[in-house]
Amino acid sequence: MKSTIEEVAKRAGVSTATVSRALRGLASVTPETKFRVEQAARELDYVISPSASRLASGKTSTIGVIAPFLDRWYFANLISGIERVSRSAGFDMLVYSLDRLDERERIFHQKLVRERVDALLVCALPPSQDEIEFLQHVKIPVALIGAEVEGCASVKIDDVGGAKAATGHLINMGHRRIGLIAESPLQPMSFSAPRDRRAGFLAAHQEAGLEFDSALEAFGSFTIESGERAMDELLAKPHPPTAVFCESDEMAFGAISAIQRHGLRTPQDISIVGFDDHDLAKYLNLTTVSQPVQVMGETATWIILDQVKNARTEPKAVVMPTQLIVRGTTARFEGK
Amino acid sequence: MKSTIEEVAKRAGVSTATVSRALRGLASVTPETKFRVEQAARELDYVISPSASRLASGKTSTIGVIAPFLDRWYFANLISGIERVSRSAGFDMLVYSLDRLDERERIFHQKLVRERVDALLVCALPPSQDEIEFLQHVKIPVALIGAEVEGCASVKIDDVGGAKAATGHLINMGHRRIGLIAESPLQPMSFSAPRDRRAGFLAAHQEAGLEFDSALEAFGSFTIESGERAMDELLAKPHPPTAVFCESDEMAFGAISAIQRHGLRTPQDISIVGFDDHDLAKYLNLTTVSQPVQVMGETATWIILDQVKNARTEPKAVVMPTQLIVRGTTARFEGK
DNA sequence: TTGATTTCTGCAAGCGTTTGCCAATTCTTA
DNA sequence: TAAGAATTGGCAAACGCTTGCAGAAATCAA
Repeated sequence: MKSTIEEVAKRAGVSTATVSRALRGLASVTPETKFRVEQAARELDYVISPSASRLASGKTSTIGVIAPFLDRWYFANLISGIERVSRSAGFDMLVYSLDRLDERERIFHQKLVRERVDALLVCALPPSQDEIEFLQHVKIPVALIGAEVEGCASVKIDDVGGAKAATGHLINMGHRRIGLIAESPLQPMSFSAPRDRRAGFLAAHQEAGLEFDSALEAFGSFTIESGERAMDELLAKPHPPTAVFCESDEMAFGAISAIQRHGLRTPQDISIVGFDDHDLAKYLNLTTVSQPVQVMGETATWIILDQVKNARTEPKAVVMPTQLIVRGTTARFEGK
Repeated sequence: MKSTIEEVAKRAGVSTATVSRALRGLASVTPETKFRVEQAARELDYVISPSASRLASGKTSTIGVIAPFLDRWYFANLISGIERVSRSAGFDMLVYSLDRLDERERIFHQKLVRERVDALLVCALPPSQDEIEFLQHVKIPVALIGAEVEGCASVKIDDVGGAKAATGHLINMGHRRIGLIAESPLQPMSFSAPRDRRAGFLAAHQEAGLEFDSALEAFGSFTIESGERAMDELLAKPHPPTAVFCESDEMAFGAISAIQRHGLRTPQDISIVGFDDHDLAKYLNLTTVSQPVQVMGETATWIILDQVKNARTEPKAVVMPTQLIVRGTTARFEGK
């Protein structure tokens, strides 16, 4: 039932070495021989044993993906993109989710990654300097998505620019008291996006000669619920904002929900802009900043695969474009 | 740098066989010996080579997941649940996405799955009889999620019951002309949910002594866009429905969007009920039928893992509960 | 025609574990 | 105290492939 390379060799009348080479399309095998081998393999319904091949070659043809959540829109899209290209390149994709920090140590240092993958894609979690060094030490190339670290391949967007554009849009619409729903600074496993988006928000103010009233900042954790609570806070202020920039669409959804609950309307009473262009943003008519998430996953995979193949290519750091998408949750400020 | 079992054995002053047994916690190793081995392993920063171990043992400690999409809410949640328990059981999770049918053949029959995984979790894609047989033939246990097939482990919900409850709710609210947004029967890779949900919809009518006007059925493909188009169709009918049951929340979102675009309101003009309890359903105030997606993923994984370990346990077919969640998109029909 | 290349193929030594079988040791029991 | 039972641990044969090396065959140049 389960045939080995040896049986194929016997049937094709060649050695196992030749079978191995023929089946992998290596040069130095006569087309004729190759054909015989392929036929024998077909007849025996032969399928190579990856374990044996991995053991012998030291290559796993597997790419590992690490993400903090698997069920959130952003990560699911990333993974979808990664899977598409790794499959097309004949690589398997192993996925690990990292919620708690102790798991993190476990995955990086211990068995999980070592000897299991040829390359690692780390999503939205900048590894520490230690971790990077460790990975270089064990010679497994890493690419970061949504983060950037010296000496590491990475794919990210211009978060600062995106946030600046979004905030600028609000300012252009006449808003002066603009709120910010940002990731809680208490978040332990911080990645750069929140920091950068906040910086962009501030930069837009500065450029417009506006002072940001820090009372207008509320914190969430990139979820709908937290966005809703943050908006509640903002609405409870004595002098609430006329527009709010949310660091993610999910938080924006929550914010809109809170606004409605308070009997107010978007955008007539408060304008909202999000960030991400979540699948549903369009249907909720949310003004937001879009980023090509799936393409980022694909790109990162190409890059890392290239590094796996051509050992010594310089790690690229690519920055993908974002685009402000003006929809229905932002309006000109008509008040005084 | 990279140490082998042999070095550990030497350092601990035992044979490799003992190291292997000690590290895996097999009986027949003195606590004392075990301790020495563990210490040696620690000192050498030893990590086992999965390829070697797989080759020798014939077990991969890996579970394969096959899903048609990775970026949709349902599958992302399933995967999240699957990953959680497989990781906790020390299994790796390999994910494959299947868009086109030719890929499917490739994955089932060819190299992809064979020799790579100890078990397979197939999401929302009932394998054909051939495929099932093939998998039994190569002795890899399969569990289906969201589908059910004779002789195969499976985890699903009572789609018929859920749809019946949802439709019943509409009927109880006085609706008589109820529309249905269903999966297109042209869909090639059909799974049972659409069929069952449609059956439940019909059953509710029957039970209430209502005749379903087939003109009120429109088709989509479980996406927002398609739901929107389907609703457009329904609204264009000479005598449109006063309420609509959508086979998925995504289609319901699209439907609501279409309704709004037509200048109508939900639920005042048309009631909508969805199915799934998507993350955003709550925030869109959508009446829907909830299913425990992550838990289904977890459960299926436990089941399949159990089968991997205790070779001959009967494949279980479990049906999980659904729950009608009445929110704001359904209202009593006040017209005549 | 012949020696030098080049191309194709086979040999066999790994790759790093696991595990069946057996020997040695320790523990029981009478 | 001796014999049998139960524990521990080692030997060495797999597991199924890849690949460096070298020999054989084919091609080429002169």
